[in-house]
Amino acid sequence: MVTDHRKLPRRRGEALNAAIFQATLDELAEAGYAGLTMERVAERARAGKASLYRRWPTRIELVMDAVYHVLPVPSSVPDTGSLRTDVLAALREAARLLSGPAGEAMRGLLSEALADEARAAAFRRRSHGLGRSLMQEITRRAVERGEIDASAVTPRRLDAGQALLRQHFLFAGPPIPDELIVQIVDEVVVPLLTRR
Amino acid sequence: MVTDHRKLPRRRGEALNAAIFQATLDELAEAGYAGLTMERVAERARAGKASLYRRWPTRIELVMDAVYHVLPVPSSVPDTGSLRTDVLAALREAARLLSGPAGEAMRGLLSEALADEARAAAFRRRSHGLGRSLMQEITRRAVERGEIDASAVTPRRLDAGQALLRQHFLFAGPPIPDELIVQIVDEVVVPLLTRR
Amino acid sequence: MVTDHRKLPRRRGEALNAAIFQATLDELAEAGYAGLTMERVAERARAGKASLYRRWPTRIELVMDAVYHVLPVPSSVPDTGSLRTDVLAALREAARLLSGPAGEAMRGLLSEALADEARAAAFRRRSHGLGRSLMQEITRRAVERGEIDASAVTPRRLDAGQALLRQHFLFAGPPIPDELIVQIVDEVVVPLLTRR
Amino acid sequence: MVTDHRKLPRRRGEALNAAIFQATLDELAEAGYAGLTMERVAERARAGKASLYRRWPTRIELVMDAVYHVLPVPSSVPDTGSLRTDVLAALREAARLLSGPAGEAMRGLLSEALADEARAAAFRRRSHGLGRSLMQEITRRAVERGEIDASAVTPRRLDAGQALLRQHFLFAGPPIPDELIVQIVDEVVVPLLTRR
DNA sequence: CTCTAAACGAGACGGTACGTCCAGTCTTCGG
DNA sequence: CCGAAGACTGGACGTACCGTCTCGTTTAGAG
Repeated sequence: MVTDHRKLPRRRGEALNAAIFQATLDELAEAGYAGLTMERVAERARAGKASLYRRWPTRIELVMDAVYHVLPVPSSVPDTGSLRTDVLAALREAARLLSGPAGEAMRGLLSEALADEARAAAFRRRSHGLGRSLMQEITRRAVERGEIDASAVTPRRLDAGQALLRQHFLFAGPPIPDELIVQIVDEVVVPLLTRR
Repeated sequence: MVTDHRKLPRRRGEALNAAIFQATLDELAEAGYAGLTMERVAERARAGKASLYRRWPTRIELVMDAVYHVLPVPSSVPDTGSLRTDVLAALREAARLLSGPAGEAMRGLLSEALADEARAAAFRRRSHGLGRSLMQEITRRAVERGEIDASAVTPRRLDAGQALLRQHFLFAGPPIPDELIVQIVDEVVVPLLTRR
Repeated sequence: MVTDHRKLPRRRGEALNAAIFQATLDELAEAGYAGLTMERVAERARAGKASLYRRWPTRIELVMDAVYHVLPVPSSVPDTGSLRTDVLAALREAARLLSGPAGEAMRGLLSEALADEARAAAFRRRSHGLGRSLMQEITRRAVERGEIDASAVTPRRLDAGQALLRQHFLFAGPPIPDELIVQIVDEVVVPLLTRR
Repeated sequence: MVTDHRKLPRRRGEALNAAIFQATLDELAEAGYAGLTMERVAERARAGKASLYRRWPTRIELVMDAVYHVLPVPSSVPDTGSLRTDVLAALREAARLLSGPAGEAMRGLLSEALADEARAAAFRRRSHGLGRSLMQEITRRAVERGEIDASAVTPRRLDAGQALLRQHFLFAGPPIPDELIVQIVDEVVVPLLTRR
């Protein structure tokens, strides 16, 4: 960090938020979720601990906000003209996200986010719901194009690709080989949906 | 102090191991993996902390051993005569295991076990490999019976059921509804393998 | 929010001063000097902290002002016609003051007021000088009446009664038994001054 | 306690105690009682905070023990052959003690030690009782020598010298001029006791 | 009576210290 | 003489205050 905040006017509101988010992501990258402490985040952001706790009662909230602040939900659904390439693009984007701070955060949050239902819901909404709605849109288009039959689309089948991708990431860590993604698409996702 | 009024004789070796394992599982159930500390496990087992560290350098090892001690790998592969019921039985057994201490442990270990590769490998072997080899045996028999074609069997397809089951457990927690398992089998696993 | 629903009008100047003094004395009574904080005084007085600091740079000043605002120096010197009863009245009044907020304040200020000489002087002037000048007036009258000899009056002797009273209060706390005051007067103060 | 460096195991506790006491006295000298913190004492002694709190629940206890550890009650009562010189010696010794860490500690403890009666009693025993018993021994000898009359000795008169000395120290701080001590002895203590 | 500058309440800010809990190491002593 | 018990250093926890500051709002007093 370059600037010395003692000389500068005190940061408030969004400016302070941004500094804390950056410090959180830096710590996440250096120490991992398990090694991330409020103390060090505060020190790194040159902020008081109270300023952190005033905004986020636990590191769970802090990390979730920090990750999704710099990595907002990518709203653009790939539209390449065929089911296979759409799914391939979607899973590659998911793999890219997992390889960054969002992945490290997700892994750590799994063991803490389920403590109360409100947190768990927020966690699922951000990490999980994304993939589902993406696949819904992709398959909707494929049905429209006549590529697949609507009856082949079920919730479990929409989740299968994400589940395989995440299982690999969670148990083997990054990076995720592209060959794996291709296999998931060609051996699992496409066959499941194109079955007559 | 002159006399030691402790009722129990000092435990050593396996007797102490067993007490520590039990304390570990109790703490896992009460506080979860994130809330489990060596300190409390030692206190609960009426043991010194050094006795824990001498045996297990980290809580990762301790928890893995404790879980594996009471929940040894079920070596019996279901053999019901049909692919569908075999897979159903296997996933139901996996779901049962996840709903107990092994599930809580797995969730927590995800964020710590990847730190060094030796640990990660041991972790994968116990938690992950299990499902894979089970499915290999089940599909081998189905091929023998002529129920499915050998060419339909690929690593990704063998993993798909486990991945969907675990994704649900990790993000939603226990209990795992049996309806979900049936859907996974009938909409994903069986179609993938019986496709001609 | 658009409207301000506070019932009370904003206080300024003396009205605010008075409210702060009252809050200070209340906190002094509840938490003692050691437990008194600017934060709580401000909250209790429904004032901003800056309003306190604008007037009193430290809690030392605040407490001294608050105490002597409600307990102004009693200017009336007892005049009962005899040395013994004059001194008795003076010490009883001193004991009464010590048993209230002034006593609690004095006890706490001892450990902080000496930091810089200006504060120390102000502190001595208000807490200490009082007794001395009272005794000077009392003995002056006794000399005039021919009750005692002027040569018997020395600074140490004038202080002896106050010193014994305060030593008891500081080390034993309130209340101060009246019997003690009588003993101080009859066994120490009067004998010292009436010695021929 | 006399330690034997050859065989007796120098308990980790006692060596640590000594280091903590020294750090406490250093902090007392540098920052004063009001500026003394458990945090800094621990850091200075290279000890963990828990090691401090395990022994002394509050800084009151810590400071009292530390001061008492290096400044044990001087058991030798001055015996110079005359009341005046005995008292002079006793008050000079008291003044010497007050000018060191014991004085700084006493000043600070006044505002906190009275919180509960057990602490207050311990505080009085150590700081206050000392002077009283010394004076009792001195006057007992003077009575034996026929220098003074036993009927002249009362608790208040025994306390008068200490009270004047302490009042000066508490309100004016160190150093205590020797001239003051001489005045206290010649104008107050001796006249009070030698009165016929 | 209006306008403006000061005073005000509220509370966020960067910090320090609190007293507690736990990690991982090291010492003591009992079996 | 090994190993159980637990004291040790160190560090993070989440909270309370410190003294400073910014933000709007009120209010007194000058024009």
